[in-house]
Amino acid sequence: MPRRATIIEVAREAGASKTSVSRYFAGERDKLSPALCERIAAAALRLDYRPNQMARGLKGGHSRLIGMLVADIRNPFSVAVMHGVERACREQGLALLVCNTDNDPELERTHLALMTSYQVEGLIINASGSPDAELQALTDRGLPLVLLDRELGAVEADLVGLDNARAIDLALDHLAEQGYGELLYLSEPPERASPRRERLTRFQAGLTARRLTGEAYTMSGSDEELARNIEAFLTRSAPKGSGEVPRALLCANGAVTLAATRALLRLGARLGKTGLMGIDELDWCALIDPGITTLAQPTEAIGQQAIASLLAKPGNQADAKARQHRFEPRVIARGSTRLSG
Amino acid sequence: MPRRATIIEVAREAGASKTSVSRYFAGERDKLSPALCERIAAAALRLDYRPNQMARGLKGGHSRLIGMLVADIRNPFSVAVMHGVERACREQGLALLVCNTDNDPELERTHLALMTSYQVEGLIINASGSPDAELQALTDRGLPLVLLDRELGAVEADLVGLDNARAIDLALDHLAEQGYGELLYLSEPPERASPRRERLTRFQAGLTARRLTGEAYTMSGSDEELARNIEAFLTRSAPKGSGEVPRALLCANGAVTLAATRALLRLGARLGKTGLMGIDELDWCALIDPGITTLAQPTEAIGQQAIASLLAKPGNQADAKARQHRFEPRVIARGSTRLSG
DNA sequence: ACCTATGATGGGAACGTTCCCATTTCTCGA
DNA sequence: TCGAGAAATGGGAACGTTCCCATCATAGGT
Repeated sequence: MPRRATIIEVAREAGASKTSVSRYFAGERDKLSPALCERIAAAALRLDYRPNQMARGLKGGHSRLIGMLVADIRNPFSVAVMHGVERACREQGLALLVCNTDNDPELERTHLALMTSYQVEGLIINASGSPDAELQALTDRGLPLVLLDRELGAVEADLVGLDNARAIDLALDHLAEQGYGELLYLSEPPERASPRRERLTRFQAGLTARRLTGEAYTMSGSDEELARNIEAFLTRSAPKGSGEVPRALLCANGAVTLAATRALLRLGARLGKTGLMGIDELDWCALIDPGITTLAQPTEAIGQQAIASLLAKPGNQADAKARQHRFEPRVIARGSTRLSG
Repeated sequence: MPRRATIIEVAREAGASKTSVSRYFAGERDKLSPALCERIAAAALRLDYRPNQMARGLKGGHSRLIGMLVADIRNPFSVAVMHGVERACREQGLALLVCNTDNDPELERTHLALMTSYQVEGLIINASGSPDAELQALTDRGLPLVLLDRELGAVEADLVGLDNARAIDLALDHLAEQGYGELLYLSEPPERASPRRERLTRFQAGLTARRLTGEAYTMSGSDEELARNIEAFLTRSAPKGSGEVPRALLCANGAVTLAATRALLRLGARLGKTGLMGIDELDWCALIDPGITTLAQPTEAIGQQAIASLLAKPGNQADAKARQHRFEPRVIARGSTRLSG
C-alpha cells in the first residue's frame, strides 16, 4: 500500500531543498531559477506528489477551506446559490465544506463549531437561528464572514442577497399593471428570517401608492387551512362602491408558491383570472397551465459575490464597514398574471 | 484578536499533560481518573478550547473528513441523497467536503485531487466521467470508496443505488396493469451513466413477457425534436390486427420527466389518455393536472447507506469483495397512468 | 518483604508543511 | 579591487496534534 510522497522526497529527487519545493507549490515560482523549477516539476511528476493540505493548513492557517452553512439544503434556491459559490471556489482553488442545519438552531451551533475546527478561511452563513454571539466571536478572531440572504442583527458582516424591497416593488408594479387590485400576500412565519420580514413590510407599505388593497397570511398550519384562507379571500364580497376587482396571490418564496399552487388547483381556480405570482423561479413554474409568473433571483451571481466578499475582507482589519450586496430580481411574466387569458 | 487555545494551554490550565488532554478529547476518557477528567473539562471550558482538526488530520491521517463528488448538484435526486449523507456524517461526527463536477470529467479529476489533498477518510463518488484509474489508485492506497448511483467498470468498490431492473419491472408492470400497450422509453444518452444503460436494457428485455411493444428514444437535441418524436409516436397508426392500443411514455429520470411533460403539454395531450410515468419523484409531479405517476427512490436511505458502507470498509484489507446495495423504488400512482380519467 | 503485573500519567518525537533567517553567488558602481 | 545589495537557495524551528514509550504508584501473589 503505497503512501503519498512528501515534500522532502520530492526535494531529494529533484536535488533541491524542501524550501524550494515549497516555494514552487506555493506559487512563488518567479523566485526560483527556471532550471530548478524544471527539476522540481519533473520530480513531482515522477513521484505523483500532491501537497498535503492538512499540513499546509496547520502551519500557516492557510487551509484553503471555505465553510458554507445552509439552513435548508433541499431548497432549490440554496442549491442554486451553492452552485455559484462552488464555481467561485473552484476558480480560487478553494474547497468547500458544506453543512446543512435543516433549520435547527441547535445544529447550527454544532456545525459552526465543526467548521471552525477545520480552520476554514471564511464562512458563508445562511442562518437558521440567531447564532449572533458565536459569529461575532469568530469575526473578532479575524475570520471573514458573509451573511447569505438572511441578516443577523448583531453581527457586523457583509450581507449578500436579494434586494427585497425592490423585489416586492417589482411584483406590486407588475400585478397592478396587469389589473389586479386586491392582493393576498402569503409567507412563512417572518420571525426568524429577515427577508421574510423585509418583504412583508414592503408589501404592506407599497399598497396604497398603487391603489391596491391587500392583506397578509402567514402559513403555519396545514394545506387545508391555507386553502380555506385562500378561498375566503377569493370569495368574499367586494368592498362597497368598487365593482368586482381582480384578485391575486403573491407568494414570498418557492415553498409558498408550491403550497399556494396546490391549494389553488384544489379549489379549482383558474390561474390568470385569479392572479398568482411568486418569488423564486422553479423548474415547474412554466409547466403549470398558463405558466406561473415569478421573480427570479440571480442565484449564480449571489453565490459568486459571496466568495468575492469573503476574499475582499482585509482579513484582520475589522475596521472595514459591513457592506450589503443586494441583487435585483427579474420578472418572468407568464399566464398566471394575465387576466385576458 | 484572540487566538484559539491549544492543547498545551489546556494542559497547563488543568495541571495535566497534553497527552492526557489529548486522550480526553480523543474519547479515551475511561483511561483517565475521574478527577483528572473533571479538571480537564473545566479547563477546556474556561479556555473555550476546540481541538484543531487540521493538526489531528496531519498526525494520524484522521481528518474526520468525507468527500462527496457529485455529477450535478442541481439535480434534486443528488441533493436528496446528499441530505442523507449529511445526516449520517453528522451522527458520526464527520464533516462533508462537497464537490460538484457539472458533469465535466476534467473537473472531476481536479476535484478528486483536491479532495484527496485534504486527506479525506472516505470518498463518495457520483461519477460524471470514468476516472477509473485515479479511483483505483486511491483504493489501492487504502482509501475507502463508495460509488453512488453510477457504476464504474474498472473500480472495485461498493455501489449504492437504485435497483434499476426492479424499477423498470415495477414501471412496466404498472403500465401494463393500467392498460397501456405501446410504450416509448425516453432517456438521456446512456453511454456514460450505468443506470441509464441498466434501465434501458431492462426496458427492452421486459416488453415481450408483458405483451407490450415499445421503443426507446434518446434525448439529445432540442425540446422541439423531443416533441416531434413524441408526436410521431402518439399519432402513428396502430399495428395491423390490433385495435387502438393506449400509449404511454416512460421517463428514465427526473430531468427527462420534466422535458417530456413540457412536450406533452405543448402537444396538447391529455395525461392519462396518454400515459406518463417517470423515475424520480419531484415536488411538482402531484401538481400537474391529473398528477404524474412516479417511481420514488429512497434517497435518504441511499445516502445513509453510502456512509455506512464507507465506514464498514475494513480500511486496509482490500480483500473485502465489493458489495452492491440496491434499493427498491416505490410506485406513486397518479392520474397520468389512469386511462379512465 | 520482594518482584511483578496493572493502571494512570507524562515526555518527546513524529506528521508535512511554511517561513524566518542564514548562506552563497553574482552584479555593479565607486 | 572591494563592498553592498540583490537574487537564489537551503537549514531548521515552528504549527497543534497523536502515539510510542517511559515512569511511577499501587496492589497482589509468593
